[in-house]
Amino acid sequence: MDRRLSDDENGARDVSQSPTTEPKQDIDTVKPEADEGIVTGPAVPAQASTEQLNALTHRLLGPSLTKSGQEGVSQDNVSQVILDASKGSKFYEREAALAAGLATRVAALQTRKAKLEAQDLRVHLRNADAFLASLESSRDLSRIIVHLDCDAFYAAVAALKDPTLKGIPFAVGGSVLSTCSYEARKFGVRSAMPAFVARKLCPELKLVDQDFPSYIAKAGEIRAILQTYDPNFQPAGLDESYLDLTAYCQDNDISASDAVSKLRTEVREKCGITISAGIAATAPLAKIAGNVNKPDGQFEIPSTREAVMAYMADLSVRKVAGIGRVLQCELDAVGIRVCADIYPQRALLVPLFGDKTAKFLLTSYLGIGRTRIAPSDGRDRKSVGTEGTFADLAGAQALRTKLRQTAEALEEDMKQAGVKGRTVVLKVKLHTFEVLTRQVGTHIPVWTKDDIYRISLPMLERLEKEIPGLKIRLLGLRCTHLVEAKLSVDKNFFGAAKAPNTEERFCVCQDDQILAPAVPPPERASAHRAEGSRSGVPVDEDGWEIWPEAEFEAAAEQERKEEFEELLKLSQELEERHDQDNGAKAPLESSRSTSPADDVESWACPICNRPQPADERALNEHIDLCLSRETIREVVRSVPENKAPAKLEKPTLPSKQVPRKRARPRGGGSISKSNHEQSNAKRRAFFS
DNA sequence: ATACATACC
DNA sequence: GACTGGTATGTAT
Repeated sequence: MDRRLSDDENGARDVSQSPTTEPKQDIDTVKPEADEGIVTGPAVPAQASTEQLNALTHRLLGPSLTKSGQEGVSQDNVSQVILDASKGSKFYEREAALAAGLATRVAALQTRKAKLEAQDLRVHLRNADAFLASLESSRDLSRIIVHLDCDAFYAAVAALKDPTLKGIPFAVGGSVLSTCSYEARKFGVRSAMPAFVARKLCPELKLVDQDFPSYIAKAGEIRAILQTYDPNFQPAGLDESYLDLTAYCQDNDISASDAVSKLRTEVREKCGITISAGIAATAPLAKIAGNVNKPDGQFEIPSTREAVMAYMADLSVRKVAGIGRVLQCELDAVGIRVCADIYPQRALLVPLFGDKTAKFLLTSYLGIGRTRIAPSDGRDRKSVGTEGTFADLAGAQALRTKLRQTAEALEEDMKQAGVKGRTVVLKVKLHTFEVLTRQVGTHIPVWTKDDIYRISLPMLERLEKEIPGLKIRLLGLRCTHLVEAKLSVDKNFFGAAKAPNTEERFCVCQDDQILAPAVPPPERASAHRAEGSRSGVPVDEDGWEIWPEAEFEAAAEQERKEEFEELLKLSQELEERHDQDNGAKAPLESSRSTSPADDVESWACPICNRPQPADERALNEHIDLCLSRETIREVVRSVPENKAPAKLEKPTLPSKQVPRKRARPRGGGSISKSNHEQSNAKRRAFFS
């Protein structure tokens, strides 16, 4: 599915009331579930085509139904127009196929649910309750987190440049709209809508092109202001940011809501952009709150446990960032429509939706989430890719040309990002809109167009073979498993901007050998030659020459490095947990048996089962590393929260432990005291 | 590890 | 007639 638990958001938004404090009805007009209720009827097992049509309509309506500006728009009429516009197209057929797949999954979910309910669910129930309790004990209500979102940002910037756009329905984008003015939204026009559909809804709709330089410039102006409120704020795209105003409010003796009013006024007056803001104790809650009084408004979710729980209770799960149309549908099928519905189903969540999604849902139910705001350090990018849509394309030559162009574009992006990749992914969208991907790993990180092309061509050939007459409307390439490019020959030490053409660059990617087989035989190492001529001696990232015999070592070194990094990451995770930053990382289940295999006959690591160099010393080293890694994993698994061991040492055999938490929430209310110490601040917040 | 699907801006 | 692009991530296999 998608990110959900990850590190990011999760929360909800919209209506609802909080007993203890204010939030009553919001301006967002619509009722909690009313605004994006599942069109599909609840629990009936796949009821013929009416239901499927409804599900399809739901899909076609697009992802932005939750967005503001749709109040008072006749959704029935809009749906009809969209349906009419789409019917019979390939796009429509593809959507219908996806909708059918969803219907199947939903039916399966319901079957599985019925089966589960006849079983003994005590273990799952206990696990869920333990997880909830550990989350609860990590709740931190002490921060003032603000989410800012510029209203129709691209459109607003466009209107600043061209005042004749003010007050009229217009949209930014090409064949698909990026965003549109609020006047346009009154017609049912939305972002992500194809332009031709938008025109049917609003014939006078004016279209303007995107202008990224302007957006970037304006975003810069705004950020300069935000910085004075929180120097450590976190941009989230061009038009959104998270701030932690705890210090600002304290230092200036000002309330959160006054501070945010002031900030919004300042941005409006200095930049001409209106902003909507959400104020809450966590990032996901702030994001939800920000959608309440949009546009040009703000909303605060009070930072008491009661207010948060009450707010979440009536909230449509769809309002939670990370729950999209599909998961909403699946949840609906098991009786979960608002966040309060999550609790009674808690024992079923893991078996029905998997571990991550289950944790995510429980976290959302409690209204718990990230409280630490920090700009991304730029090193966290995980992939770089490029793709393009074009008129249907077929034929070996045309496809290769397109592939080469794409590889060239990707090289540019890789250069820009300063990274190389160890995996290349080819993506293709057939003329039918079906999407296919193929990927391969490489031993040596790549980034040049030639390497990328050579690696991706066999994937394309594979597709051509699988699908005779391959006809596509999109082709994309992406590199993952990124490695920092550091200093390399092209950015050489002497500043001579010489960009060696790939021919003279070291490239293991000349033949089939580049492709990392699933299980590379260790002997293969010295088998192939770097074909670098004298003038093109192989060079590694640091500018050192690589001798052919060293290739395997380089790859092995890379692997060791990564393993070490994983170790590091795991240790950090422990620390984080210790910080109680985000209880969502606590284990829900301590299952997973990891008894090392006894069988070491080949050169495969008995722990991770990955092939290892045919070198006893190296193998032993690897096994040690693997064991310690496994140990850390176990510790991470078995220490729900602030009990991280002060120090990790000598690898020991993995030992299994069971979460110790026993505290359980009572009917979504308070929980019994945990036997863990908590900081006073948190304790106070929690029991306030 | 690979493929596919979902999600968000 | 016409339905994006970039990145992340969850799940199944």
